[in-house]
Amino acid sequence: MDKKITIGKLARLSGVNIQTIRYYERLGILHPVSKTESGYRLYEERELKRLMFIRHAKELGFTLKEIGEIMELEIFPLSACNKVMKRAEEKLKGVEERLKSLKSLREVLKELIKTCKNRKPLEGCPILESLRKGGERK
Amino acid sequence: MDKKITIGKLARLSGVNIQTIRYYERLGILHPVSKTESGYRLYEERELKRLMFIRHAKELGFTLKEIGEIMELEIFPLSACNKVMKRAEEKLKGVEERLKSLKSLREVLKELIKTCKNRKPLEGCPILESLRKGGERK
DNA sequence: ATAAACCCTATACTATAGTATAGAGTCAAG
DNA sequence: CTTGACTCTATACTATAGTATAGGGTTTAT
Repeated sequence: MDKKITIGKLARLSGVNIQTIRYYERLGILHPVSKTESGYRLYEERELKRLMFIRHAKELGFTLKEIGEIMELEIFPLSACNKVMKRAEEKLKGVEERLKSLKSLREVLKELIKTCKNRKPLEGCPILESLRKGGERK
Repeated sequence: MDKKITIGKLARLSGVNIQTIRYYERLGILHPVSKTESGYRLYEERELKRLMFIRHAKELGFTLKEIGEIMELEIFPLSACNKVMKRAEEKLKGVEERLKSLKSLREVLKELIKTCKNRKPLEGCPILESLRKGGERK
């Protein structure tokens, strides 16, 4: 049950580009379990999971650097949780902020589009006008 | 009232780095009105406004390339509005999508943190566990 | 008249997240 | 035993949005 697979298979199974897998290795966040005599990288189930972990965490908005740091924490399971939780809390804060500014951005855009639709034929574009003035929103 | 200012003054007035202003010029989105005999860039009020336009549109999530395209449309005021509005609508759609995924991300993070706080001392970190499984959310 | 402050161009470097290519070696099937 | 698929390393390139530096020339104030 410790079936070893080559990088191409890992790429196909994960849907991640071969170069990207090697790039992750360069970054130090995904290593092959072993290599053949001829230097071929060999992976196991564990690496596939790790790779999915990386993609998943990326989806959650973590950078590859952060993901690497989180996965390092895994090595010390008892002390890790608090650190990971702290990181998740920071991330949450960042997410809430981005949410807020995206919401206000949405309102601005909606407003602009609405104004735009109501404009009289010979008036200038209200979106451009608004951008020209700009910078009043928080 | 057509007071010409140098790049340093423009930088100070706008809060934008001198190199960045020159970079914008390289990208073709902000040009000086003229140059002195010695080659110093000279700007007027209009360029300060244009620069503010750029920063403002960037805040709204437009890329510099998009901003350049939008500002090009300015030259043809009558045909521009519809194009700009289309762009704004596309932007809005993207924003709504980002909002949705950020919201679900927020929920995941909140859940993770909550579970983490309730964990029993010798259990593994639930955040790590969850990331390990990963990928179930839409 | 000279020093400080300012400006110029050109080039290189940063970060993030990859993708692409060249040139060579390896493995499996017919 | 050769061909095609696969892999290797190393390097270069992509995009986005800048920042930094070298080596000059210019302007301004004392």
